[in-house]
Amino acid sequence: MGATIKDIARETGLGLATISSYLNGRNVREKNRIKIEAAIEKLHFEVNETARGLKTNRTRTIGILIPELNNVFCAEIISEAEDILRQKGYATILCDCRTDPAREREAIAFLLRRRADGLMVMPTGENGEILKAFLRRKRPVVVLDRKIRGLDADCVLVDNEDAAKKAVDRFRAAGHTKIGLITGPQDIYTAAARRRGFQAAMADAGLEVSDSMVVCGDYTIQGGARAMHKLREEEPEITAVLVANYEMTVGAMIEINESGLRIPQEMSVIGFDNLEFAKAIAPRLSIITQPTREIAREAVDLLLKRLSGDAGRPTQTVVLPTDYVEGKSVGVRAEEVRTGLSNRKLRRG
Amino acid sequence: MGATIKDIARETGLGLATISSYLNGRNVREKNRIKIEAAIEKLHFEVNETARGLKTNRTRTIGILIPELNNVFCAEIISEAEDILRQKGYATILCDCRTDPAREREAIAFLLRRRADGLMVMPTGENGEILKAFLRRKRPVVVLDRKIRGLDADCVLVDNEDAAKKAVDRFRAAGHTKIGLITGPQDIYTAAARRRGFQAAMADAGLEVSDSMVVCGDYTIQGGARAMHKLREEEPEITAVLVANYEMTVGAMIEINESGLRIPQEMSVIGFDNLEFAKAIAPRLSIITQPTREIAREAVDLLLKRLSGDAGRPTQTVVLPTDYVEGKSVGVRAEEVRTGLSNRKLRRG
DNA sequence: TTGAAAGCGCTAACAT
DNA sequence: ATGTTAGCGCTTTCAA
Repeated sequence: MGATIKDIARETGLGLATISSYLNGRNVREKNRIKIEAAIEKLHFEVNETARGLKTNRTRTIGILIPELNNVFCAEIISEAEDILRQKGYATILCDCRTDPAREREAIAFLLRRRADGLMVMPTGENGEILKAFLRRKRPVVVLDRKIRGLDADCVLVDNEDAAKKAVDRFRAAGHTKIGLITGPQDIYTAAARRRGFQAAMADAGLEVSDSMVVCGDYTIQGGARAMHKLREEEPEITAVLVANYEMTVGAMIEINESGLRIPQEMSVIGFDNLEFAKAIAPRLSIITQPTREIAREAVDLLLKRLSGDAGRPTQTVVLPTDYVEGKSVGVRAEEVRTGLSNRKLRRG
Repeated sequence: MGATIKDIARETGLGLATISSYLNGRNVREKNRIKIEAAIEKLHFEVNETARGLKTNRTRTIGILIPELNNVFCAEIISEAEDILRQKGYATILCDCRTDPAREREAIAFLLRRRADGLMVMPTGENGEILKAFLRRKRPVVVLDRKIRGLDADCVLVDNEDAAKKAVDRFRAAGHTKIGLITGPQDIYTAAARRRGFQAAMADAGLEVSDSMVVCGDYTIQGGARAMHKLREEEPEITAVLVANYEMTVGAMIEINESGLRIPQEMSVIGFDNLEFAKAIAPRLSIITQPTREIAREAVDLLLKRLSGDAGRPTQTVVLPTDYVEGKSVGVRAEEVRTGLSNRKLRRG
């Protein structure tokens, strides 16, 4: 087996406390430091973080619990969060619950047994009860991209209402009045918020939104394709559509392409999240992007702050702005052109 | 703090060994079992895996070390591996080294301090020295999607040569003779293997491959766009191109769209990896897909087998097949049509 | 099957 | 600054 601090103590003739002091960055006499470092080198010593964790009751481990790793929005956040965490000495235990509340519950118990110091979570639903188990044990929780009523935890969100409004405003400026929305399940905070923002913006503009102009998909590719199909069937008058996450944007594009519909001549589209994807499409897709790196940074920051003392501070919610990135997927509707935004003639959708 | 087995022992009047036996699924008298379960419930007891890990010298933790989480191929493998591992009681510590050998080295040390039982790794380069630190400590390593000379570890690969050959054969069947390849850095096993397969298939077909018909990108989106640009500049005669990973496929598509080149009339394309992306593009992209879920399953399987005893068994390499999925991005070259594969007339590229 | 006791590798008093 | 000692929560002999 590997060497322990006892071996280092014996090798150097020093006491355990000295070795421990050295390992924890406290002051050690210069000549002892040299001896210790030589012994560590010689014996290939490596701190046993497990033993340390048992003693200190802090594992320097953070659980990240998400609904789906194969979701670029999640993956980008995790990638950034893990990077920062590891630099600070924290390990990231990943738990992908596949949008399954049962697995989510099991993962929480799993992380609790592992004594994860804290949790970053993008919950599957609105039920915060499962997460309270963490809070009860005085372990901080940061909720990503959701807000859960009755759960006293820090949150990091984007301004979803505003994101939807930006899209609606862009469509309106191009003369669209029959605008559809494909959003996610209404028990997911972001999906509901984007719907609210959409409806508010439409109302502000004096535009009507019938029930069938809003379709709730399931945030998957297949769901996006189905939603697009349904929207076109029930509301053939629609000339523009906002799709409220990346996976459904891909699905909607598949459906649009398969039905032979031309963008932007017959349908204007604003998608979500993945800039690179948007650029790879022809014509280039206009999209709403979310600041995934900032979300991760804020979340890690909140978590580490709680971990380093100020656990009593009231919980806070950080709201970050989204961006609209112009592509070529929003066409001007000839009948209502007022500005010179585009000069292409459009066929009635 | 939380309850310990001592608390359970006191509460039930039983000894520690009995509680431990219960927790580890060994036989306990029925009435004691009931008492123990009641006490666990009452005191909200949860096994402390940290203590267990210290005692048993097995943390039930697997490190997954990858070059980039924002790479769908990696993300899909991790997602599946993590799922299986957690079901078996193993935690997954994720380390994304951002294709940086220094971070990769640091991550290995990190996982060693954490006493990860095993490692699944997609190395950045060909140097296996870093990984040997793991092997020296008798901890199993499974190398994903790479083969590293001089490293005695299990591997899971796909048949990259054959993948390239499939693409070349498909292009040839459509009459293409000037075929380009955009592959990755040559110190990455898969990239080199795809190149070899490409060149072998071209040679078999009696087709010439000049140096500038093969461009080595860096497996990123930007790199794919640059590579496509370079290819077109240096080899304007090319009528077909194989792009050997997903990110570069996206990049190549961006470049193609920006240059106004039409697919498949002016350029035939076969991409890699992401089926959903391929379907969302118009015209739908033909691609080579890799069996990410099987890769993950094989890798986990190899790792767990080593962990459960048969550590002495010679290392093995599992090679999985790829698939070619037909889209509409391969056009027939009129001049050389021999079969009736397509009936579209094509303009000379 | 169960109980008592030792000890995994480390940190943190406390004493020097 | 350093040495001594106890103990974190668990598993695992060894006896009974």
